[in-house]
Amino acid sequence: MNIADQVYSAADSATQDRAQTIRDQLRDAIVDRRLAPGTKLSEGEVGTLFDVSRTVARAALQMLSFEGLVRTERNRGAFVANPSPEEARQVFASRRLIEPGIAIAACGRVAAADIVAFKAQLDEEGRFIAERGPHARRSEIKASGDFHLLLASVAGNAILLRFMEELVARSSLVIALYGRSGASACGHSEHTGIVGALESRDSGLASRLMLHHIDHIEADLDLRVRAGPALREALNF
Amino acid sequence: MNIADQVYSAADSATQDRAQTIRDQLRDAIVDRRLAPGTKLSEGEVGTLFDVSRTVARAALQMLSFEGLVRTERNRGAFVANPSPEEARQVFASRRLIEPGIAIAACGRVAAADIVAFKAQLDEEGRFIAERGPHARRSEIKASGDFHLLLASVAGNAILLRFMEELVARSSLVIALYGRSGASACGHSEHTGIVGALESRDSGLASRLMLHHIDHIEADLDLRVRAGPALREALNF
DNA sequence: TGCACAAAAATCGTATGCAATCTTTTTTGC
DNA sequence: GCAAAAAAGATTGCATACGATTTTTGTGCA
Repeated sequence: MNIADQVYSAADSATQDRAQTIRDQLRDAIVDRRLAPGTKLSEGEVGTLFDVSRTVARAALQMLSFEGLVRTERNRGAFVANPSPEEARQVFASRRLIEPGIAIAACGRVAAADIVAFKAQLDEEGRFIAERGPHARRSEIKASGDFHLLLASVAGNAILLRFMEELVARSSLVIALYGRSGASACGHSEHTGIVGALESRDSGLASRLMLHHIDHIEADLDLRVRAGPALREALNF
Repeated sequence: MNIADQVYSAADSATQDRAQTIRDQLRDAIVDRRLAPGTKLSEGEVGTLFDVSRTVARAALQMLSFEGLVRTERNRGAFVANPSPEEARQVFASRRLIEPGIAIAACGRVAAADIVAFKAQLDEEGRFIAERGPHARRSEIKASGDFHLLLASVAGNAILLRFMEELVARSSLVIALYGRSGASACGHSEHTGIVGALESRDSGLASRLMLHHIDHIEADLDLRVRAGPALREALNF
């Protein structure tokens, strides 16, 4: 499913699989917005749901906590993260810093097979944009994130890829929370432009396009603090 | 102790403390080279050493595994990471990408109190350089890392600070493994220069100095594959 | 002596139990 | 009737137990 999984698989298929699997499923659910921010993820519930003991469920939740997708409070439990506007800004500031460099690195390493993968990815995005409904919208956000992960995997730096995995996941949460949902179609054409720059190995152009792309995504957010979510959070919802 | 701890404390003092504490102690030991790369960290041993059950020890090891300081193999256990030359290159490539940006961000936010903290940090570094012996050398590597973490905390982005924590820790491992140990004194003068740029809020200069600084650190490494370590690793030492 | 195979020890993966903590409900006093 | 206290319930933190897997040790045979 996830682009990054393919790259990682060789490295950590040897680690304990069950918690990993649960983490991946929960992450997908969070990123897809099937689990709303603030939702309680009790160890027991997760355990029974995936048919494992609390020990394994707990390990999965701990992993998600490291990635910033879940917030854990001592003696209270784990909750789907509810990023504040400030956190959202930090996520995008991080991406602005990292992704143009990733685009440059990818230009230097992109192969013909990668271009094919990018084209397939673009087609996938196009499919969901054409469709309507909340499910298509979710898939669209996910596909858009996968594009950035594909780029990071082409760049060939496993550490940066992991950072990007986290940033993309958190971005999806932020977009789901604060997105005005207007300019998502825009993103697709910008992705196309970046692939074009990659194809012609114009690293300067790729870098610039990426920076603008991130700016556009962030510009589509409405990061003004709203009373609604704050109240909801205060009421422990 | 750690600069970053102060920044973090507000955020994650609520999480389970015991595993966190053990993780910090183990991380310090790894970064200080008191635990050599490849050393086995058995759950039971760590547990008895810190007087906790295997459950807690395991959680601490899992955290270190996420940070890349420990490598875990299923049904075999956890080992202090033994970064390959390729991993070392990726660590420094990541730093080259991130840290100049952090320097720029720090320039825009640095306050008078921060400058005081930087000066104190520089003094600390100077002390260890003057001293001799392996202990002073370890402290020197650690102090040098703390400088970069202080800069990241001034930059005011919690996500980037966490990334830098990981990169600095892994860098320390890499330097301990591959460092030619010639140019460490150099680093100090470069740090001084960066603080100067910060003081005059010259973000362009700070960024350039940082980039050169990282290049110099990496240039001091001998990343040629050696038979020695490979053999040692093969022998599971 | 050297090698193959089996038994033993050590270690990990996971489930479960108990105490501590937090939340909710009930009870009690005003 | 309402507020505060107390008890009940739920959930987490941690320790421990047991089966599974790996590593080591020991023994028999060539």
